[in-house]
Amino acid sequence: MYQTVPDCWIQPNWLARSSLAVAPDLLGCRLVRRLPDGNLLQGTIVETEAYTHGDPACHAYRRRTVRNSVMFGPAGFAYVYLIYGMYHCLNVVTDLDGWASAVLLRSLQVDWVPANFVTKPKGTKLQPELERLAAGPGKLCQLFQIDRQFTGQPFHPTTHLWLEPRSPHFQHQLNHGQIQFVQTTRIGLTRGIELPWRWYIADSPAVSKQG
DNA sequence: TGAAGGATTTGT
DNA sequence: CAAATCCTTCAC
Repeated sequence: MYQTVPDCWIQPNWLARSSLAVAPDLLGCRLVRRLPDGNLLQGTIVETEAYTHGDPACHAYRRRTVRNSVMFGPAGFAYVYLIYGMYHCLNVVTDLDGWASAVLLRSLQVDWVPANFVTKPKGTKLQPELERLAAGPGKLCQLFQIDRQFTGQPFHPTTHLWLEPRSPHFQHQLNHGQIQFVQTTRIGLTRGIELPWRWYIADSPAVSKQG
């Protein structure tokens, strides 16, 4: 794909809005990762969740701590946490400086991976596997090799992790009703379960469970 | 200093 | 439905 530098990437000011607005707006955008070996990995964002100030499910709900402090800062930075001692989850910090909020990237649709990147059993097709490769926040970080070291890093080509806007084709299809978004409740929570702050692209095979 | 629990995933 | 697994937070 890219041999050099991308033309365009999402800037902090675009993310400096309510996470409830940014979460659906990120659907259709692309997450791009330059791996340590130079390979480029990218996927279309198909599922997001918003977390914000006053939200009992938000990691920043109680107080500012060492772990959640990046969420209190300005938009455009990554917040990555370890969940259940074994998986990482990637968030995009949103909203204004001082207002703790973020968008969890739950699932990507990956269309392509570097050759020999995925070990697949003999006789199976790569395509169906690809669709589920980043279907879930833990799997997404596993595939993209993202861990807590990215916390506090800006989404920018120089950090080897960045966001790109929707393609004109995607926006056109969305405008014409050929792509639809679903808004519903978030997954896996014990608090704030009633808040409809999860969005996903209807009929996307890459959406995590319950899609 | 210790214990409880979690924005997950996978397999039984 | 339960296990894997470890970091964070809060209570004592």
